[in-house]
Amino acid sequence: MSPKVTLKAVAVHAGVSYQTVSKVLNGQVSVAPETRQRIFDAVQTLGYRPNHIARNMRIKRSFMIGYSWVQTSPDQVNHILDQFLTSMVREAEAAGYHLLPFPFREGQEQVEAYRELIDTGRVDGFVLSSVNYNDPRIHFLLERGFPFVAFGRSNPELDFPYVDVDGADGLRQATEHLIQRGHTRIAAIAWPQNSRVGNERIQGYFQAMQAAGLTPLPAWIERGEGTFEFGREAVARLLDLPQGQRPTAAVALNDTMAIGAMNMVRERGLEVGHDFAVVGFDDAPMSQYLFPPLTTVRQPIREAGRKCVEILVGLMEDKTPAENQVLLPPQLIKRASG
Amino acid sequence: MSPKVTLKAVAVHAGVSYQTVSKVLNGQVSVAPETRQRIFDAVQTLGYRPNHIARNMRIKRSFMIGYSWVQTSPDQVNHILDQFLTSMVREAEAAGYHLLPFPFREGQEQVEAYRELIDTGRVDGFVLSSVNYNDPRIHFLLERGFPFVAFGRSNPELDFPYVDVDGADGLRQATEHLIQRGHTRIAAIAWPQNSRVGNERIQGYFQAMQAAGLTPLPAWIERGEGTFEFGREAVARLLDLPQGQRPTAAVALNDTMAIGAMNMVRERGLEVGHDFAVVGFDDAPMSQYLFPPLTTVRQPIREAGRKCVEILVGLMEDKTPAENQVLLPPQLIKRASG
DNA sequence: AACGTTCGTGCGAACGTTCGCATTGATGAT
DNA sequence: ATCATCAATGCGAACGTTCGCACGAACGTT
Repeated sequence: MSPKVTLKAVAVHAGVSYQTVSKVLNGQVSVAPETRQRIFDAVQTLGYRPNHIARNMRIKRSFMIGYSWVQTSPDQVNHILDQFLTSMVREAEAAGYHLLPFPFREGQEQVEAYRELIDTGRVDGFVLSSVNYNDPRIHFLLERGFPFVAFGRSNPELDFPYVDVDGADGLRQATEHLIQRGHTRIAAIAWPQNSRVGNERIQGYFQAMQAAGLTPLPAWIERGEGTFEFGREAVARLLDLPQGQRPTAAVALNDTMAIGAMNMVRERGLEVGHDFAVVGFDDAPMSQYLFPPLTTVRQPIREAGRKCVEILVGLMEDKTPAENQVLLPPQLIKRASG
Repeated sequence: MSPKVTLKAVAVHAGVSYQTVSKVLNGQVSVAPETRQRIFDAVQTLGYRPNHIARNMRIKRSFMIGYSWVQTSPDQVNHILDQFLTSMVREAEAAGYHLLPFPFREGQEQVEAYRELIDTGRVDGFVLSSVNYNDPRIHFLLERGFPFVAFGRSNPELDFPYVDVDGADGLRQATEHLIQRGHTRIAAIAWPQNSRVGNERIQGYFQAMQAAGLTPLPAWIERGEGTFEFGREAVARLLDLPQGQRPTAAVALNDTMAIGAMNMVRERGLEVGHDFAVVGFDDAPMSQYLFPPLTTVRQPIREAGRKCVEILVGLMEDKTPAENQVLLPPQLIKRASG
C-alpha cells in the first residue's frame, strides 16, 4: 500500500510548483527544456499517476459510459454480450473512457436508474440496448439532451443516434439463398407484431419473395415467442398443410426457433437440408456444430459495439459526428441445413 | 441539462450551512426536528443528488470493482459471462458499488493494467477470472495487499480469497451417473495437463472410477484443446480401440468437445445415448436442444458471481469475512445423451 | 533609453464533498 | 451565582486536480 504520489510530490522533486507540473504533463504550456526534463524524470522515478477521481472532479466529467442489458432467461443465453461488451470496452478505453454496467430495471424504475446516474455525475453518456417501440429511455434522454447512442432502432419518427444491424437485409439474403436453391414455397417463423426487430426482419423476407415473383401464403407466416418449442410447433403446422401448399423451406428469425424447426423436421422422419431446408438468424455459438450445421445470418456485433462507442464519444466531446445513424449489413453463413 | 444542484443550494434553501446538510443526510449528527424537516424538504423539492465523484474524492474511495475477462474466440462464446456479470452487477449495486470492466491483456501488460487502475484510484478491489497456475495477478495483488477475489483457484500453496465451482465433484457426478447406468468402460475427454481447471475436473473422474472398483485404461484418457474437432478425433480413436477395450461412454470436460463426440458417434453409425453415452460439462445454451439433448454439468454461476462480490465487499470494508474460500457444488443435468 | 511582446513559471481559486473542531445558547449540578 | 455539560449548528480545511491570471525576465523594436 504505497503512499499515493501526487502532483505536489512530483513538484517538490522537480523543484517547481505543482501547477506547473500539471500543465507540462497536459501539454498546456511550454517550459524550458531542462525544467521539462526534470519534471519527467521526477514523474518517472516517483511513479506518478494522476488521480482520476480528482481530475474528473475538477473537469466535471466522469469519462464513463453507462450500459445495461436485459437479463435473458437462464436457458436462452445472451451469446452476443461477450463480443459486444468486449468491443465497447476496447474502443472506450482507446478513447479514454470506461464502461459502467448497471442492472437493467423494468417499468417506472428504469428511467429512474438513468436519471440517477446522470444526476450523481457518474456517467457522461449511455449506450442503450434492447430498444423497442416507444422506449421511455429514448424520450427521457432526448428531452434532457444527454448524450446516448442506441444499439437498435425505435419509432421511425424519433430522430436520435443509433447503430443497428440491417435485419431486413439479413432475411433478404436468407430468403434469396433459399430461392436460389430452387425453393418456391418458403415459410417464415417470426416474432409477434409488437417486436420492432421482428417486423424489420420479416420485411426482408417479403421483399425477397416479391422480387422473385413469389406470393407467400398467410399460413406460411408463423408468429410466436421465439422459443425452441415454438419452432417445433410451427414446423409441425407447416408440414401438416395440404400437399400443394406445404412449404419446402423456412427462415426463422432466430437460431433457437430454427433449431426447434430442425428438431421437428427430423422427428417427422425428414432430412434437414434435403427434404426441408432451415435457415436461422444470429449464428448462435453451437449452430455450426449442429447436425446438420445451421445456415444462419451472422451479425457484425463487434463492429456495432465499436461504432456505438465511436459515435457516443463524438457526441460527448461535442464534435458532432459525421454519421450518427449507422446500419450495418449482416452476413449469411451458408452451411448444410438450407 | 439542469444546473447541478449541490449541497450549497440545498443549504440555502433550508437556511442552514451546507456542512450541516451533509451531516444530516449522512446521519452523522442529530439536529432539531424542524431543521431536519426543512433540510429533507429542500432535498426533495430541489431534487438533490450527491455528486458521487466529489464524495469519492473526499473519501478516497472509488466504490468500483475492476473486472476483466478473456476474450473468447468468436466461435467459442463465453456463455457464462451474461449470468456472471449480471449477478455481480446486481450484488455490487446492492452494496453501493459498481463494476469497472477493462480489456483483458496478455503477458507483461496484464499486471500493468491492474497496477494502473489501482494507482489512478479508479478501483477499490478486483474480481479475477480465468486464473491458472502461477497467475501473476495474484502474486501482484497479494504483494500490494490490494483487495481481490478470484473466481477459480490457483496454486494450492497460495492463500487468497476465491470462489470456485467444484469441478471434481461435477465430474464425479457425471461419472457416477454413467456407472449407475451400467457403463464400466468410460473414457474421459480432457484438457492438457497445464490446465488447473482441467486437472481438477479429471480428478473427479478418477475418484468415481476408483470408488466403483474400475481401472481406467491410459487409452481412455484423451487430452486436447477443448474444441469440437478434438472431441470428434478423440471419439474416433476411442471407437477404434480393440473390442474389449473400447469404451461405451465418455465424459467430456466441456460441452463443445461433448458435441464433437456426439457428432462422431453418429458419423460412425451409432446412436448417441444408446450405443455410446456422452456427458458434457457447462450446460451450454443449446445443449438442451441437441439431438439427443446433452446430459451435462451445470455450474452455479449466479451464486458464484454473488459470492465473489460479497466476499470482496467484505475485504474492501475490512471487516474480514467469515469464509473467504468458497467451493460451490455443480449440478448434473440428466438428459438423453447419457 | 523607454517600450511592448513573448516566454517561463507561480499563485490563488475552484470543483462538491466530508470531517474535526469551535461556537453558541440552554440546561442542570454544585 | 458559577461552572461544567450538552445539544445544535457553523466554520475552516482538506482531498488532488485544472485553469485563469499575474508576474518577472529576456528580448526586439522604436
